[in-house]
Amino acid sequence: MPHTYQFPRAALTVDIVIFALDEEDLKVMLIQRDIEPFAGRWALPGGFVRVAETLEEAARRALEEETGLENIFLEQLYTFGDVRRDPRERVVTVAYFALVNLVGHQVWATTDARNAAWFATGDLPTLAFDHKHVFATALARLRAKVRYQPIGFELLPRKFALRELQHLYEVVLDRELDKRNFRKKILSMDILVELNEIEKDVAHRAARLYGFDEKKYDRKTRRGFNFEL
Amino acid sequence: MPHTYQFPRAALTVDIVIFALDEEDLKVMLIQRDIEPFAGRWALPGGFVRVAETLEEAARRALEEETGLENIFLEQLYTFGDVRRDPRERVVTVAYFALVNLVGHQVWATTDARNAAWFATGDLPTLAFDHKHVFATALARLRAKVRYQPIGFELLPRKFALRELQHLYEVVLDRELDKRNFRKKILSMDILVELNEIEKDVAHRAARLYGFDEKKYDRKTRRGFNFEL
DNA sequence: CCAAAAGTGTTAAAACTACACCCATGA
DNA sequence: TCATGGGTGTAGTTTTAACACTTTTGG
Repeated sequence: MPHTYQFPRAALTVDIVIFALDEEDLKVMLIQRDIEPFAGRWALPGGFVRVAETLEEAARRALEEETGLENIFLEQLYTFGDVRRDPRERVVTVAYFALVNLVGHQVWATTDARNAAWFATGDLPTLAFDHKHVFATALARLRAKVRYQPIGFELLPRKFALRELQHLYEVVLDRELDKRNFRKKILSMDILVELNEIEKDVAHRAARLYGFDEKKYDRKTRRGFNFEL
Repeated sequence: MPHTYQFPRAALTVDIVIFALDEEDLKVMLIQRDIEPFAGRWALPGGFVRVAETLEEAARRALEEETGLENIFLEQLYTFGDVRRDPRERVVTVAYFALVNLVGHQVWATTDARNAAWFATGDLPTLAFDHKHVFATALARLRAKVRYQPIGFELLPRKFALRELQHLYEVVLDRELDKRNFRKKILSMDILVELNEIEKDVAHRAARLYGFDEKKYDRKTRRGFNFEL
Protein backbone atom coordinates (compact mmCIF):
# COMPACT_ATOMS: atom_id res chain seq x y z
CA MET A 1 0.00 0.00 0.00
CA PRO A 2 2.53 2.57 -1.07
CA HIS A 3 0.22 5.38 -2.21
CA THR A 4 -0.33 7.85 0.56
CA TYR A 5 -1.66 11.39 0.40
CA GLN A 6 -2.12 14.26 2.82
CA PHE A 7 -5.86 14.47 2.13
CA PRO A 8 -8.34 11.72 1.22
CA ARG A 9 -8.93 11.38 -2.48
CA ALA A 10 -11.90 10.26 -4.51
CA ALA A 11 -11.43 7.32 -6.83
CA LEU A 12 -11.83 8.20 -10.52
CA THR A 13 -13.61 6.02 -13.02
CA VAL A 14 -14.98 6.24 -16.53
CA ASP A 15 -18.32 4.84 -17.69
CA ILE A 16 -19.44 4.55 -21.28
CA VAL A 17 -22.92 4.67 -22.73
CA ILE A 18 -22.66 2.82 -26.03
CA PHE A 19 -25.49 3.35 -28.48
CA ALA A 20 -26.23 1.28 -31.54
CA LEU A 21 -29.12 1.03 -33.94
CA ASP A 22 -30.86 -1.95 -35.44
CA GLU A 23 -33.95 -2.36 -37.60
CA GLU A 24 -36.29 -1.77 -34.71
CA ASP A 25 -34.80 0.67 -32.30
CA LEU A 26 -31.94 2.25 -30.43
CA LYS A 27 -29.87 -0.08 -28.27
CA VAL A 28 -27.45 0.40 -25.43
CA MET A 29 -24.81 -2.04 -24.29
CA LEU A 30 -24.77 -3.21 -20.69
CA ILE A 31 -22.51 -5.48 -18.70
CA GLN A 32 -23.70 -7.78 -16.00
CA ARG A 33 -21.59 -7.24 -12.90
CA ASP A 34 -20.02 -10.28 -11.35
CA ILE A 35 -18.68 -8.64 -8.21
CA GLU A 36 -20.04 -6.54 -5.40
CA PRO A 37 -21.43 -3.99 -5.08
CA PHE A 38 -24.46 -4.68 -7.25
CA ALA A 39 -23.28 -8.16 -8.23
CA GLY A 40 -25.65 -9.59 -10.83
CA ARG A 41 -27.00 -6.17 -11.78
CA TRP A 42 -26.59 -4.68 -15.22
CA ALA A 43 -24.33 -1.66 -15.49
CA LEU A 44 -22.61 0.57 -17.99
CA PRO A 45 -19.18 -0.65 -19.05
CA GLY A 46 -16.36 1.28 -17.41
CA GLY A 47 -13.40 1.08 -15.13
CA PHE A 48 -10.86 2.91 -13.05
CA VAL A 49 -8.68 5.62 -14.52
CA ARG A 50 -5.00 4.83 -14.19
CA VAL A 51 -2.75 7.57 -13.02
CA ALA A 52 -0.73 7.61 -16.24
CA GLU A 53 -3.53 7.60 -18.81
CA THR A 54 -5.87 10.33 -19.97
CA LEU A 55 -9.59 10.06 -19.42
CA GLU A 56 -10.26 9.20 -23.03
CA GLU A 57 -7.53 6.57 -22.98
CA ALA A 58 -9.14 5.05 -19.93
CA ALA A 59 -12.51 5.04 -21.66
CA ARG A 60 -11.10 3.39 -24.79
CA ARG A 61 -9.27 0.81 -22.74
CA ALA A 62 -12.35 -0.05 -20.71
CA LEU A 63 -14.34 -0.26 -23.91
CA GLU A 64 -11.93 -2.70 -25.44
CA GLU A 65 -11.52 -4.81 -22.33
CA GLU A 66 -15.20 -5.11 -21.60
CA THR A 67 -16.82 -5.09 -25.02
CA GLY A 68 -14.10 -5.65 -27.62
CA LEU A 69 -15.07 -2.42 -29.40
CA GLU A 70 -12.24 -0.39 -30.88
CA ASN A 71 -11.92 2.81 -32.90
CA ILE A 72 -15.43 3.97 -32.32
CA PHE A 73 -16.93 7.41 -31.91
CA LEU A 74 -16.44 8.54 -28.33
CA GLU A 75 -17.26 11.84 -26.71
CA GLN A 76 -17.12 13.03 -23.15
CA LEU A 77 -20.60 13.38 -21.71
CA TYR A 78 -20.61 14.62 -18.13
CA THR A 79 -18.86 14.02 -14.83
CA PHE A 80 -20.95 12.64 -12.00
CA GLY A 81 -19.74 13.43 -8.54
CA ASP A 82 -22.49 12.77 -6.02
CA VAL A 83 -20.91 11.85 -2.74
CA ARG A 84 -22.83 8.59 -2.22
CA ARG A 85 -23.12 7.36 -5.77
CA ASP A 86 -20.92 4.38 -4.94
CA PRO A 87 -21.74 2.71 -1.62
CA ARG A 88 -18.13 1.72 -0.94
CA GLU A 89 -16.41 5.07 -1.02
CA ARG A 90 -16.25 8.34 -2.89
CA VAL A 91 -16.04 7.63 -6.61
CA VAL A 92 -16.26 10.33 -9.25
CA THR A 93 -16.98 9.07 -12.73
CA VAL A 94 -16.38 10.73 -16.06
CA ALA A 95 -19.07 9.45 -18.41
CA TYR A 96 -18.59 9.12 -22.16
CA PHE A 97 -21.04 8.33 -24.86
CA ALA A 98 -20.17 6.18 -27.84
CA LEU A 99 -21.83 5.41 -31.14
CA VAL A 100 -21.30 2.22 -33.17
CA ASN A 101 -22.81 0.66 -36.21
CA LEU A 102 -23.72 -2.91 -35.48
CA VAL A 103 -22.69 -4.35 -38.81
CA GLY A 104 -19.27 -2.70 -38.96
CA HIS A 105 -17.94 -4.12 -35.74
CA GLN A 106 -17.77 -7.68 -34.53
CA VAL A 107 -19.56 -6.81 -31.36
CA TRP A 108 -21.29 -10.11 -31.06
CA ALA A 109 -18.16 -12.13 -31.48
CA THR A 110 -16.13 -10.39 -28.82
CA THR A 111 -18.99 -10.10 -26.38
CA ASP A 112 -20.04 -13.71 -26.45
CA ALA A 113 -19.40 -13.64 -22.75
CA ARG A 114 -22.84 -14.05 -21.26
CA ASN A 115 -22.26 -10.83 -19.34
CA ALA A 116 -22.52 -8.24 -22.14
CA ALA A 117 -25.68 -7.54 -24.10
CA TRP A 118 -27.60 -4.95 -26.06
CA PHE A 119 -30.83 -3.62 -24.59
CA ALA A 120 -33.55 -1.57 -26.23
CA THR A 121 -33.27 1.91 -24.75
CA GLY A 122 -36.98 1.94 -24.06
CA ASP A 123 -36.85 -1.17 -21.94
CA LEU A 124 -33.84 -1.22 -19.62
CA PRO A 125 -33.37 -3.40 -16.56
CA THR A 126 -32.62 -1.88 -13.17
CA LEU A 127 -29.10 -0.51 -13.35
CA ALA A 128 -26.29 -0.42 -10.81
CA PHE A 129 -25.07 2.79 -9.14
CA ASP A 130 -26.52 5.98 -10.65
CA HIS A 131 -26.27 4.51 -14.12
CA LYS A 132 -29.93 5.11 -14.87
CA HIS A 133 -29.24 8.78 -14.48
CA VAL A 134 -26.06 8.60 -16.53
CA PHE A 135 -27.93 6.82 -19.30
CA ALA A 136 -30.73 9.40 -19.29
CA THR A 137 -28.15 12.17 -19.61
CA ALA A 138 -26.56 10.39 -22.55
CA LEU A 139 -29.84 9.86 -24.34
CA ALA A 140 -30.79 13.49 -23.91
CA ARG A 141 -27.42 14.52 -25.29
CA LEU A 142 -27.70 12.20 -28.26
CA ARG A 143 -31.17 13.53 -29.07
CA ALA A 144 -30.03 17.11 -28.89
CA LYS A 145 -26.75 16.61 -30.68
CA VAL A 146 -28.00 14.55 -33.57
CA ARG A 147 -29.95 17.58 -34.76
CA TYR A 148 -27.07 19.98 -35.16
CA GLN A 149 -24.06 17.74 -35.66
CA PRO A 150 -23.71 14.98 -38.25
CA ILE A 151 -22.93 12.30 -35.69
CA GLY A 152 -25.82 10.09 -36.67
CA PHE A 153 -23.69 8.62 -39.42
CA GLU A 154 -21.63 6.89 -36.76
CA LEU A 155 -24.64 4.67 -36.11
CA LEU A 156 -24.86 3.56 -39.74
CA PRO A 157 -22.58 1.51 -41.98
CA ARG A 158 -20.30 3.53 -44.25
CA LYS A 159 -22.68 2.98 -47.15
CA PHE A 160 -26.33 3.49 -46.39
CA ALA A 161 -29.69 4.09 -48.03
CA LEU A 162 -31.55 7.32 -47.37
CA ARG A 163 -34.31 5.27 -45.79
CA GLU A 164 -31.84 4.02 -43.18
CA LEU A 165 -30.72 7.55 -42.44
CA GLN A 166 -34.29 8.72 -42.08
CA HIS A 167 -35.08 5.75 -39.87
CA LEU A 168 -32.17 6.69 -37.62
CA TYR A 169 -33.55 10.16 -37.09
CA GLU A 170 -37.03 8.85 -36.53
CA VAL A 171 -35.80 6.42 -33.89
CA VAL A 172 -33.53 8.86 -32.11
CA LEU A 173 -35.89 11.82 -32.22
CA ASP A 174 -38.89 9.59 -31.64
CA ARG A 175 -41.09 11.13 -34.28
CA GLU A 176 -42.02 10.47 -37.87
CA LEU A 177 -40.50 12.45 -40.69
CA ASP A 178 -41.86 13.11 -44.15
CA LYS A 179 -39.92 11.12 -46.72
CA ARG A 180 -39.84 13.75 -49.45
CA ASN A 181 -39.01 16.62 -47.15
CA PHE A 182 -36.32 14.62 -45.41
CA ARG A 183 -34.61 13.70 -48.67
CA LYS A 184 -34.82 17.22 -49.99
CA LYS A 185 -33.33 18.62 -46.81
CA ILE A 186 -30.47 16.21 -46.38
CA LEU A 187 -29.51 16.20 -50.05
CA SER A 188 -29.62 19.99 -50.25
CA MET A 189 -26.96 20.14 -47.54
CA ASP A 190 -24.60 18.64 -50.07
CA ILE A 191 -22.60 16.58 -47.61
CA LEU A 192 -23.56 13.14 -48.93
CA VAL A 193 -21.96 11.41 -51.88
CA GLU A 194 -24.17 9.36 -54.12
CA LEU A 195 -22.41 6.04 -54.63
CA ASN A 196 -22.56 3.88 -57.75
CA GLU A 197 -23.99 1.13 -55.70
CA ILE A 198 -27.37 -0.11 -54.61
CA GLU A 199 -28.62 -2.29 -51.80
CA LYS A 200 -28.28 -6.04 -52.15
CA ASP A 201 -30.49 -8.89 -51.03
CA VAL A 202 -33.57 -6.87 -50.39
CA ALA A 203 -36.99 -8.23 -51.25
CA HIS A 204 -38.04 -5.14 -53.17
CA ARG A 205 -36.53 -2.43 -55.30
CA ALA A 206 -33.00 -1.78 -54.08
CA ALA A 207 -32.21 1.72 -52.89
CA ARG A 208 -29.24 3.77 -53.99
CA LEU A 209 -26.45 3.92 -51.41
CA TYR A 210 -24.88 7.10 -50.10
CA GLY A 211 -21.84 7.96 -48.02
CA PHE A 212 -21.18 10.84 -45.64
CA ASP A 213 -18.50 13.10 -47.12
CA GLU A 214 -16.70 14.18 -43.99
CA LYS A 215 -14.04 16.21 -45.83
CA LYS A 216 -16.68 18.20 -47.65
CA TYR A 217 -18.57 18.70 -44.41
CA ASP A 218 -15.43 19.99 -42.68
CA ARG A 219 -14.72 22.37 -45.53
CA LYS A 220 -18.25 23.70 -45.56
CA THR A 221 -18.25 24.04 -41.79
CA ARG A 222 -15.13 26.16 -41.87
CA ARG A 223 -16.91 28.44 -44.33
CA GLY A 224 -19.81 28.92 -41.96
CA PHE A 225 -22.11 26.04 -42.87
CA ASN A 226 -24.21 24.65 -40.03
CA PHE A 227 -25.68 21.20 -40.13
CA GLU A 228 -29.23 21.29 -38.87
CA LEU A 229 -32.11 18.97 -39.15
CA MET B 1 -0.52 11.16 6.31
CA PRO B 2 -3.30 8.71 6.99
CA HIS B 3 -4.77 8.39 3.51
CA THR B 4 -3.37 5.40 1.76
CA TYR B 5 -4.69 3.55 -1.26
CA GLN B 6 -3.79 0.40 -3.12
CA PHE B 7 -3.33 2.28 -6.40
CA PRO B 8 -2.11 5.81 -7.01
CA ARG B 9 -4.91 8.34 -7.41
CA ALA B 10 -5.21 11.55 -9.35
CA ALA B 11 -6.00 14.69 -7.42
CA LEU B 12 -9.37 16.22 -8.30
CA THR B 13 -9.95 19.95 -8.66
CA VAL B 14 -12.58 22.30 -10.02
CA ASP B 15 -11.92 25.41 -12.10
CA ILE B 16 -14.47 28.05 -12.97
CA VAL B 17 -14.67 30.30 -15.99
CA ILE B 18 -16.71 33.29 -14.85
CA PHE B 19 -18.14 35.49 -17.56
CA ALA B 20 -19.56 38.96 -17.15
CA LEU B 21 -20.59 41.71 -19.50
CA ASP B 22 -19.96 45.41 -19.42
CA GLU B 23 -20.66 48.24 -21.84
CA GLU B 24 -17.77 47.30 -24.06
CA ASP B 25 -17.28 43.58 -24.05
CA LEU B 26 -17.30 40.18 -22.46
CA LYS B 27 -15.08 39.76 -19.40
CA VAL B 28 -13.65 36.81 -17.57
CA MET B 29 -12.42 36.76 -14.00
CA LEU B 30 -8.87 35.66 -13.27
CA ILE B 31 -6.88 35.19 -10.09
CA GLN B 32 -3.22 35.92 -9.79
CA ARG B 33 -1.51 32.92 -8.26
CA ASP B 34 0.70 33.54 -5.26
CA ILE B 35 2.20 30.08 -4.95
CA GLU B 36 4.04 27.67 -7.16
CA PRO B 37 3.58 26.30 -9.68
CA PHE B 38 2.99 29.30 -11.93
CA ALA B 39 3.37 31.80 -9.07
CA GLY B 40 2.56 35.28 -10.36
CA ARG B 41 0.65 33.94 -13.35
CA TRP B 42 -3.05 34.56 -13.90
CA ALA B 43 -5.31 31.54 -13.63
CA LEU B 44 -8.94 30.54 -13.42
CA PRO B 45 -10.35 30.46 -9.89
CA GLY B 46 -10.68 26.95 -8.52
CA GLY B 47 -9.56 24.52 -5.89
CA PHE B 48 -9.43 20.96 -4.68
CA VAL B 49 -12.54 18.86 -4.34
CA ARG B 50 -13.03 17.59 -0.82
CA VAL B 51 -13.96 13.99 -0.37
CA ALA B 52 -17.31 14.81 1.23
CA GLU B 53 -18.61 17.45 -1.15
CA THR B 54 -20.09 17.17 -4.63
CA LEU B 55 -18.37 18.74 -7.61
CA GLU B 56 -20.82 21.59 -7.77
CA GLU B 57 -20.45 22.23 -4.05
CA ALA B 58 -16.71 22.39 -4.54
CA ALA B 59 -17.12 24.83 -7.40
CA ARG B 60 -19.45 27.09 -5.39
CA ARG B 61 -17.13 26.99 -2.40
CA ALA B 62 -14.10 27.89 -4.50
CA LEU B 63 -16.08 30.64 -6.14
CA GLU B 64 -17.03 32.14 -2.82
CA GLU B 65 -13.60 31.80 -1.28
CA GLU B 66 -11.72 33.24 -4.19
CA THR B 67 -14.11 35.82 -5.62
CA GLY B 68 -16.90 36.41 -3.09
CA LEU B 69 -19.53 35.48 -5.68
CA GLU B 70 -22.55 33.57 -4.43
CA ASN B 71 -25.77 32.24 -5.94
CA ILE B 72 -24.73 32.66 -9.51
CA PHE B 73 -25.45 30.64 -12.62
CA LEU B 74 -23.09 27.69 -12.75
CA GLU B 75 -22.95 24.81 -15.16
CA GLN B 76 -20.52 21.97 -15.63
CA LEU B 77 -18.39 22.49 -18.71
CA TYR B 78 -15.94 19.66 -19.29
CA THR B 79 -13.44 17.54 -17.44
CA PHE B 80 -9.81 17.94 -18.38
CA GLY B 81 -7.58 14.97 -17.71
CA ASP B 82 -4.35 15.31 -19.63
CA VAL B 83 -1.65 13.47 -17.75
CA ARG B 84 0.81 16.38 -17.59
CA ARG B 85 -1.54 19.30 -17.23
CA ASP B 86 -0.20 19.99 -13.77
CA PRO B 87 3.61 19.78 -13.48
CA ARG B 88 3.52 18.49 -9.91
CA GLU B 89 1.42 15.39 -10.28
CA ARG B 90 -1.65 13.98 -11.92
CA VAL B 91 -4.52 16.40 -11.47
CA VAL B 92 -7.88 16.01 -13.15
CA THR B 93 -10.03 19.10 -13.15
CA VAL B 94 -13.76 19.45 -13.61
CA ALA B 95 -14.34 22.83 -15.21
CA TYR B 96 -17.49 24.90 -14.72
CA PHE B 97 -18.65 28.01 -16.40
CA ALA B 98 -20.48 30.76 -14.59
CA LEU B 99 -22.41 33.85 -15.63
CA VAL B 100 -22.84 36.98 -13.54
CA ASN B 101 -24.26 40.41 -14.02
CA LEU B 102 -21.78 42.97 -12.87
CA VAL B 103 -24.23 45.36 -11.28
CA GLY B 104 -26.13 42.76 -9.29
CA HIS B 105 -23.20 41.43 -7.34
CA GLN B 106 -20.62 43.24 -5.26
CA VAL B 107 -17.82 41.68 -7.18
CA TRP B 108 -15.55 44.62 -6.90
CA ALA B 109 -15.95 44.92 -3.15
CA THR B 110 -15.10 41.35 -2.33
CA THR B 111 -12.32 41.07 -4.82
CA ASP B 112 -10.43 44.12 -3.74
CA ALA B 113 -7.54 41.79 -3.18
CA ARG B 114 -5.08 42.84 -5.81
CA ASN B 115 -5.11 39.24 -7.01
CA ALA B 116 -8.53 39.05 -8.68
CA ALA B 117 -9.51 41.01 -11.77
CA TRP B 118 -11.74 41.08 -14.82
CA PHE B 119 -10.12 40.74 -18.23
CA ALA B 120 -11.58 41.36 -21.65
CA THR B 121 -11.96 37.95 -23.27
CA GLY B 122 -10.26 39.22 -26.40
CA ASP B 123 -7.13 40.21 -24.56
CA LEU B 124 -6.07 37.67 -21.97
CA PRO B 125 -2.68 37.37 -20.33
CA THR B 126 -0.73 34.12 -20.44
CA LEU B 127 -2.58 31.68 -18.22
CA ALA B 128 -1.33 28.99 -15.84
CA PHE B 129 -1.74 25.25 -16.52
CA ASP B 130 -4.00 24.43 -19.48
CA HIS B 131 -6.33 27.25 -18.55
CA LYS B 132 -6.09 28.84 -21.97
CA HIS B 133 -7.63 25.69 -23.35
CA VAL B 134 -10.25 25.54 -20.62
CA PHE B 135 -11.19 29.12 -21.30
CA ALA B 136 -11.48 28.51 -25.04
CA THR B 137 -13.77 25.58 -24.38
CA ALA B 138 -15.95 27.72 -22.12
CA LEU B 139 -16.21 30.52 -24.66
CA ALA B 140 -17.19 28.11 -27.39
CA ARG B 141 -19.84 26.63 -25.13
CA LEU B 142 -21.21 30.01 -24.18
CA ARG B 143 -21.44 31.03 -27.84
CA ALA B 144 -23.24 27.86 -28.79
CA LYS B 145 -25.51 27.75 -25.81
CA VAL B 146 -26.64 31.33 -25.83
CA ARG B 147 -28.40 30.67 -29.13
CA TYR B 148 -30.69 27.90 -27.99
CA GLN B 149 -31.05 28.47 -24.24
CA PRO B 150 -32.07 31.68 -22.55
CA ILE B 151 -28.97 31.86 -20.39
CA GLY B 152 -27.91 35.26 -21.67
CA PHE B 153 -30.24 36.87 -19.13
CA GLU B 154 -27.84 35.74 -16.41
CA LEU B 155 -25.40 38.31 -17.73
CA LEU B 156 -27.89 41.16 -17.41
CA PRO B 157 -29.56 42.85 -14.45
CA ARG B 158 -33.08 41.63 -13.67
CA LYS B 159 -34.52 44.66 -15.44
CA PHE B 160 -33.01 45.49 -18.78
CA ALA B 161 -33.63 47.41 -21.97
CA LEU B 162 -33.93 45.57 -25.25
CA ARG B 163 -30.86 47.39 -26.46
CA GLU B 164 -28.85 45.78 -23.65
CA LEU B 165 -30.14 42.36 -24.58
CA GLN B 166 -29.25 42.90 -28.21
CA HIS B 167 -25.83 44.17 -27.22
CA LEU B 168 -25.28 41.01 -25.21
CA TYR B 169 -25.94 38.84 -28.24
CA GLU B 170 -23.80 41.01 -30.44
CA VAL B 171 -20.88 40.77 -28.06
CA VAL B 172 -21.17 37.05 -27.40
CA LEU B 173 -21.87 36.04 -30.97
CA ASP B 174 -19.45 38.64 -32.30
CA ARG B 175 -21.70 39.93 -35.05
CA GLU B 176 -24.13 42.77 -35.57
CA LEU B 177 -27.86 42.20 -35.42
CA ASP B 178 -30.63 44.19 -37.01
CA LYS B 179 -32.52 46.16 -34.37
CA ARG B 180 -35.99 45.72 -35.79
CA ASN B 181 -35.62 42.05 -36.55
CA PHE B 182 -34.09 41.36 -33.16
CA ARG B 183 -36.94 43.04 -31.31
CA LYS B 184 -39.57 41.32 -33.41
CA LYS B 185 -37.97 37.93 -32.83
CA ILE B 186 -37.41 38.18 -29.10
CA LEU B 187 -40.77 39.76 -28.38
CA SER B 188 -42.61 37.20 -30.50
CA MET B 189 -41.22 34.46 -28.27
CA ASP B 190 -43.39 35.87 -25.51
CA ILE B 191 -40.98 35.14 -22.68
CA LEU B 192 -40.28 38.72 -21.67
CA VAL B 193 -42.48 40.85 -19.46
CA GLU B 194 -42.79 44.51 -20.27
CA LEU B 195 -42.28 46.41 -17.02
CA ASN B 196 -43.89 49.69 -16.07
CA GLU B 197 -40.50 51.20 -15.78
CA ILE B 198 -37.99 52.98 -17.94
CA GLU B 199 -34.28 53.55 -17.78
CA LYS B 200 -33.00 56.30 -15.47
CA ASP B 201 -30.12 58.72 -15.77
CA VAL B 202 -29.51 58.28 -19.45
CA ALA B 203 -28.61 61.23 -21.62
CA HIS B 204 -31.25 60.49 -24.23
CA ARG B 205 -34.71 59.00 -24.49
CA ALA B 206 -35.08 56.34 -21.81
CA ALA B 207 -35.90 52.84 -22.98
CA ARG B 208 -38.65 50.67 -21.57
CA LEU B 209 -37.38 47.95 -19.23
CA TYR B 210 -38.17 44.26 -19.57
CA GLY B 211 -37.74 41.17 -17.42
CA PHE B 212 -37.24 37.56 -18.35
CA ASP B 213 -40.30 35.55 -17.33
CA GLU B 214 -38.72 32.28 -16.32
CA LYS B 215 -41.99 30.67 -15.21
CA LYS B 216 -43.58 31.40 -18.53
CA TYR B 217 -40.52 30.12 -20.33
CA ASP B 218 -40.60 26.87 -18.35
CA ARG B 219 -44.29 26.39 -19.07
CA LYS B 220 -43.83 27.02 -22.77
CA THR B 221 -40.80 24.73 -22.87
CA ARG B 222 -42.77 21.89 -21.35
CA ARG B 223 -45.31 22.37 -24.13
CA GLY B 224 -42.65 22.03 -26.79
CA PHE B 225 -41.42 25.58 -27.21
CA ASN B 226 -37.79 25.98 -28.17
CA PHE B 227 -35.85 29.13 -27.57
CA GLU B 228 -33.76 29.91 -30.58
CA LEU B 229 -32.08 33.04 -31.77
C1' DC C 1 -31.67 72.97 -30.94
C1' DC C 2 -28.66 69.23 -31.04
C1' DA C 3 -27.12 64.55 -30.04
C1' DA C 4 -28.36 60.08 -28.98
C1' DA C 5 -30.92 56.33 -28.85
C1' DA C 6 -36.07 54.58 -28.86
C1' DG C 7 -39.36 52.83 -31.39
C1' DT C 8 -41.78 51.19 -35.42
C1' DG C 9 -43.62 48.18 -40.96
C1' DT C 10 -43.12 46.46 -45.36
C1' DT C 11 -41.56 43.67 -48.96
C1' DA C 12 -39.09 40.08 -51.36
C1' DA C 13 -36.81 35.80 -50.90
C1' DA C 14 -36.16 31.56 -48.72
C1' DA C 15 -37.53 27.72 -46.03
C1' DC C 16 -40.91 24.77 -44.40
C1' DT C 17 -45.08 21.81 -44.43
C1' DA C 18 -48.42 18.88 -46.20
C1' DC C 19 -49.57 15.83 -49.39
C1' DA C 20 -50.09 11.15 -53.46
C1' DC C 21 -48.78 8.58 -57.15
C1' DC C 22 -46.14 5.64 -60.33
C1' DC C 23 -42.13 2.55 -60.70
C1' DA C 24 -38.82 -1.20 -59.98
C1' DT C 25 -37.84 -5.43 -57.96
C1' DG C 26 -38.03 -10.02 -55.91
C1' DA C 27 -40.99 -13.49 -54.10
C1' DT D 1 -49.27 -10.54 -60.01
C1' DC D 2 -48.58 -8.94 -55.66
C1' DA D 3 -46.23 -6.77 -51.83
C1' DT D 4 -42.77 -3.71 -50.61
C1' DG D 5 -40.41 0.15 -50.55
C1' DG D 6 -37.95 3.69 -54.07
C1' DG D 7 -38.28 7.75 -55.96
C1' DT D 8 -40.26 12.25 -57.30
C1' DG D 9 -43.02 17.89 -57.42
C1' DT D 10 -46.07 21.54 -56.10
C1' DA D 11 -48.64 24.94 -53.66
C1' DG D 12 -49.72 27.41 -49.52
C1' DT D 13 -47.73 29.19 -45.42
C1' DT D 14 -44.31 30.77 -42.42
C1' DT D 15 -39.97 32.66 -41.50
C1' DT D 16 -36.21 35.43 -42.46
C1' DA D 17 -33.50 39.42 -44.18
C1' DA D 18 -32.93 43.86 -45.73
C1' DC D 19 -33.87 48.38 -45.12
C1' DA D 20 -35.00 54.30 -43.02
C1' DC D 21 -37.44 57.51 -40.75
C1' DT D 22 -39.88 59.93 -36.87
C1' DT D 23 -40.09 60.57 -31.88
C1' DT D 24 -38.50 61.38 -27.30
C1' DT D 25 -35.45 63.07 -23.99
C1' DG D 26 -31.60 65.37 -21.66
C1' DG D 27 -27.82 68.37 -22.10
